[in-house]
Amino acid sequence: MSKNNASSDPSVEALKLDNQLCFALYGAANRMTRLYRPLLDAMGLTYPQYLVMLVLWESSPRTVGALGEALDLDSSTLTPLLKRLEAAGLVERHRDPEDERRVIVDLSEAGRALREQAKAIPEQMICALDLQMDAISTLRERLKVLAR
Amino acid sequence: MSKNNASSDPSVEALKLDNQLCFALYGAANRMTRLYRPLLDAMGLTYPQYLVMLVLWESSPRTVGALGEALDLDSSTLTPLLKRLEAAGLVERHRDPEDERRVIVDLSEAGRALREQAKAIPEQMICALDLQMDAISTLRERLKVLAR
DNA sequence: TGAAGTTATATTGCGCGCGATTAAATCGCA
DNA sequence: TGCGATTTAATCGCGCGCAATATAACTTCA
Repeated sequence: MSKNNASSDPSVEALKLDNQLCFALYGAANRMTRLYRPLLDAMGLTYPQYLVMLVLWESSPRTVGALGEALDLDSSTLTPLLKRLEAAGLVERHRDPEDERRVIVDLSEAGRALREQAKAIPEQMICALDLQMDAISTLRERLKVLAR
Repeated sequence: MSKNNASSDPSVEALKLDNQLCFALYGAANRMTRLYRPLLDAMGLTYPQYLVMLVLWESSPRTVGALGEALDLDSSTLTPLLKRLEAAGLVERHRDPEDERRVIVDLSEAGRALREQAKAIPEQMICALDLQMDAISTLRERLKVLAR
């Protein structure tokens, strides 16, 4: 009875949404941003902006290029996002005097201060996900392999 | 030596990008769409459009609402996407005469034909991912739980 | 030195996602 | 019947992602 809903043609079966890793990933990622939204709204951040702040909280200043490397995003995504963070007073941007091609992004005082508020987020998310920590870690590590 | 890079403050540790399931998911999902892009370009589809076509190939016609339920998307995303698919000649849209609130989306002949071309995609992706089928299935099922 | 090649960021255009709102059709029920 | 509530799509605005392109700064090397 294991072939209850299985077509005899494997290429037909493979096209079913339910069998697609890509859709599971797509759906899970969309859900995740929706789950974060209420928490991030309270901090005035979007989800990608939050990821940028995570990188900067870990180590700053960084160049736009270094941020892009960490997040696997390019300048066409980051430049406007960073301008919005700058307009919000969370980061400062200036050309590197050593090499005027580079733009150095640093946290402002407000940006640094926001970290205290952010510290509560991971725990709230872990609760919201309702998964064991080891399940989360396992999934995370497998996804990293996928994003290699 | 297990605490090599560990801060003594767990809330600091939890904020590191590398420890975030959300970022692993975000990165993996972005990578996935980039991996699909060259294959889908050849078919004239974007990644979300491909997902819509997967749903329709499985069962059509469907209402906009039913598509949204299957994909966890709402009409503000689907309506413009479906109009583009219609403009590309892959689907037809018309109001349900039974209930004029509903819009019924059906495959055109070209849309149905495109399925033959799509049949090659899952295998190509599995190769590109370079993962065992059981690893893919396991990951997929765990992501579905996350997107519950 | 200076012209060609390379690197770093910015700009443009397009297609999502989604919150908020609107508009129209249908339903429920007094 | 008729009117308020509900359902279904569509519309609008904004912020990504990213391909393609542009621009400016640096490097190389003849």
